[in-house]
Amino acid sequence: MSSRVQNIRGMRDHLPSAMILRQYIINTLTSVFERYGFEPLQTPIVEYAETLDGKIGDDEKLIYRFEDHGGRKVALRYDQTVPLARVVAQYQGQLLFPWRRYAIGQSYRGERPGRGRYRELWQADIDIVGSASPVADAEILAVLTDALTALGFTGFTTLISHRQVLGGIARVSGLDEAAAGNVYRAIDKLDKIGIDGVRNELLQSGVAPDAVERILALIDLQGGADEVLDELERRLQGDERAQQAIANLRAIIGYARAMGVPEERIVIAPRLARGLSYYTGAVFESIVQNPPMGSLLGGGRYDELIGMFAGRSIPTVGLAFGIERLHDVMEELGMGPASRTIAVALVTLFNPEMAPESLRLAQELRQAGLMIETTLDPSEKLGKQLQYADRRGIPYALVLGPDELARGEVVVKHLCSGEQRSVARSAVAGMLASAAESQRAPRTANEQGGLHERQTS
RNA sequence: GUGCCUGUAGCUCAACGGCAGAGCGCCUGACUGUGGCUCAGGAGGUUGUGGGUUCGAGACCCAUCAGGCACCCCA
Repeated sequence: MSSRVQNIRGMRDHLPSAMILRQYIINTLTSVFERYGFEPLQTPIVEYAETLDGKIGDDEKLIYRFEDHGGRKVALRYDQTVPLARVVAQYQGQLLFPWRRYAIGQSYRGERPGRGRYRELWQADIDIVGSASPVADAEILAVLTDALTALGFTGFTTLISHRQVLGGIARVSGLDEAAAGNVYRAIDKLDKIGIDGVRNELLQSGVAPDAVERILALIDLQGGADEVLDELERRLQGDERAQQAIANLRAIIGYARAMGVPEERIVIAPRLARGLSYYTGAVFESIVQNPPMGSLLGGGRYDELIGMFAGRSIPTVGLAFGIERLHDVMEELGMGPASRTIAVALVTLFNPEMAPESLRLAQELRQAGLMIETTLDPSEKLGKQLQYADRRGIPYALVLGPDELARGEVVVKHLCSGEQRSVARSAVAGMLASAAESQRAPRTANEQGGLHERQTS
């Protein structure tokens, strides 16, 4: 047993350079959510185990459970959807429906950690509670499209399906409800293992060969959204629930188009199963091909979950952005803010005599709204101070020596290029403000390579 | 939870069962108002941890912890 200091497996520490990216992600998502009128909600990380039980399906064994000091059985939340359902039930009288809320926080899953999988994971949830309208589903699609675009993603795809399309596929293939679970899991892997892989898995799980071929033909439909829906409608004829689901998807996509969701972002994917058992209607998830990272977000309509707490059915649609995956992908692609530090400039201390004047300069700039760091040791050599600023990635260093003070100027040195100018002290703040602006401009997925590299030559 | 692979300096990695090393990074100086380049010097290790085999273990065996990949599943 090691006594080394160590964080818990599958739970990450985020040092400042990573946190700058995470906060950028969270701030960007928040501003998009609020643009649609979503309101913030925060709930505890710990819930009564009973609240979580029986809501999410097979993955229940992944819930972290323990007893509190009074012997009560409690659990760490597995997602932010079940707590939302609890809140809606508990405060029904105070809430006005439809209610749009967002929640950004961590959940816990006792999985084996791997790429894109952690035991502590942050998610940004949005849900529209109390509306069965396809406009609500469409709005969720519009928000996720805006949000991923605002973060700088340019090549994502949102897969859309419906629980009753999947159910229809199972029913017209002659499968009973018990066998269907295995079938859903197998066909959900289509992108990963290919059509032959799915065929093998279905055959191995005991599905009749002719049923397998019917299923494969349905889940492998290619083409635009309308085209695929037409084909599904034809092939699932006679299954009333599937027909209603297809009509529902047509309505959702129609409204989403009206809200400006681009055609090429949307793919009707009958194979999409999604793990959580509480979904009842449309389901969706967004993926990027490069780098491979599973889904960046996932969600759907769950009209009955809240009813398990509230005693009456309250139709709801929502989704969760996976902050961990957004973070990892954006990190890999060099997306997000170009700057990896907070400070825009280091105010150097020229020598012990000049230090108070430099500290006054720093305060002037802070009061102008700039993020300014100063050297702490007044006797440190100027060279060391510049080296510190450069290594921290602080874009500018300011030098205020006796000569500058006499002229009422400050030397502003740009560390990447090495260029420096002596400028009027009153002009420094304006100069740094515009520099800070461009430093914070985010890079998109397309711009990777080039912009990000520090110019060291 | 299952299987496979990997843990050596801050980082990337060497070292046949036989004296623990290199590159990069770091520190000091050459450089008394300016970082990066160059040169000279220097520091830095309980080889993840615990046990075992052996005259001798970084290497072999067992356990354990951590990381990666594939399952399972998911954000």
